[in-house]
Amino acid sequence: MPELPEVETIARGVHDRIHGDTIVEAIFGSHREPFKTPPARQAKGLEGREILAVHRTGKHIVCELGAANSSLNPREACPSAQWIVHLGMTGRLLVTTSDAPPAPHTHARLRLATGRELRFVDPRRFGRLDFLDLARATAFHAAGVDPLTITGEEFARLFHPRRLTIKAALLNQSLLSGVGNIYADESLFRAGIRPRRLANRLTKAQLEALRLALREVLLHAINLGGSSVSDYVDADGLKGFFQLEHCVYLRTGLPCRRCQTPIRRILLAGRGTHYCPKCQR
DNA sequence: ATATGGCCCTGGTTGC
DNA sequence: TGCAACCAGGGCCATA
Repeated sequence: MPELPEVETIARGVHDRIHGDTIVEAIFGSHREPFKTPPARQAKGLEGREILAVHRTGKHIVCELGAANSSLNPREACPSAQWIVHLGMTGRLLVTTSDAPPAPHTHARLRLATGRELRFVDPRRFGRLDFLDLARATAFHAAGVDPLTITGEEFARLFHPRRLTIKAALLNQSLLSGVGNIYADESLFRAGIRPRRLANRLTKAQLEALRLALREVLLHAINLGGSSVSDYVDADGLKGFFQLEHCVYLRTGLPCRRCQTPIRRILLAGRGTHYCPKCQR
C-alpha cells in the first residue's frame, strides 16, 4: 500500500513529467467513491489550468494548479487551486500517452496540452480525489507532522503523553502523517521496540531511537523507489525495491535477519503487525 | 482520550 | 479444475 516513500516517489515522478503542462480536459468515471468533490465540479475546476508543481503532503499527492486559462474556461481567470490525490490501498497515478488503452478501474483521465494523460486507477476504490479552490486550498494541510522533518523534541512531545500502543500511535495520521503499516513495523524493528509497548512507557532515548529509525527507513525506501507489495508502481509503472529489504513486514514465520528467531504476527489496531520477539522488547 | 468494530471495495488466496 | 467463501487494509464513523 502506498505510504510516504511510495507517495513521494510517485509525486516526484509525476512532477518531473508533467509540471508546466496544462489540463485540457478532465474525464471522470461514474463511480461515486473516489470523489470528495463531485466529479463535474472537479472537472470544471481543473480544465484550463496549468500544473505548476506536484508534491507530497503526508500520504497525499498535491497538484499545485495555476490560474485558469480564460480561453479554455469562459469564467474570468480564477486564482490558484489544488488537486489532491490520495491513493488509498491500490491507487495509481500514471502519465500515459493519450492513445494507451485505459487500464481497468481508471476513474480519472486528465488530458494534457502536450497530448499525454494523467490517469488515476484504483481497483479497490479506497483512494480519494478532491479539488480545492484557493479558499479551501489554503486551509488544506495534513493534520500530522511530517516524519522526515520532525525534531527530536517535537517527536517526544507528541508521543510521550500518549497512552496507546506505539504502533497505533505511529499509524495515527493526526500525530505523524505518512506512516502506514509497512514503515511502522519496519521502524519499530530497527529501533528494537515491541509494537505493543505503550507510547507513554517508552524512555526519551527509545523515542529518539524510533524517530531516527523511522527517518532512516523512510529515506532508504525513497532511495529505492518505495516498496512494491500488492500492486504499487511509480509514475512510469515501474516497481520499487524496498520490499527486498523488509525485515519483518509480511515475513511471518521466516527467520529474523538479525537473530534467526521466527518473525511473529499479531493483530494490533486492526492491522497485521510483524515483529521479532527476540530483537524487539 | 482511547478502543473496538463495521463499512467501503476487489483481487488474490484458500478450501472444498 | 471450478467456484465460492474469505480476507486484507487506510480512513472514517458510530459506539463503548
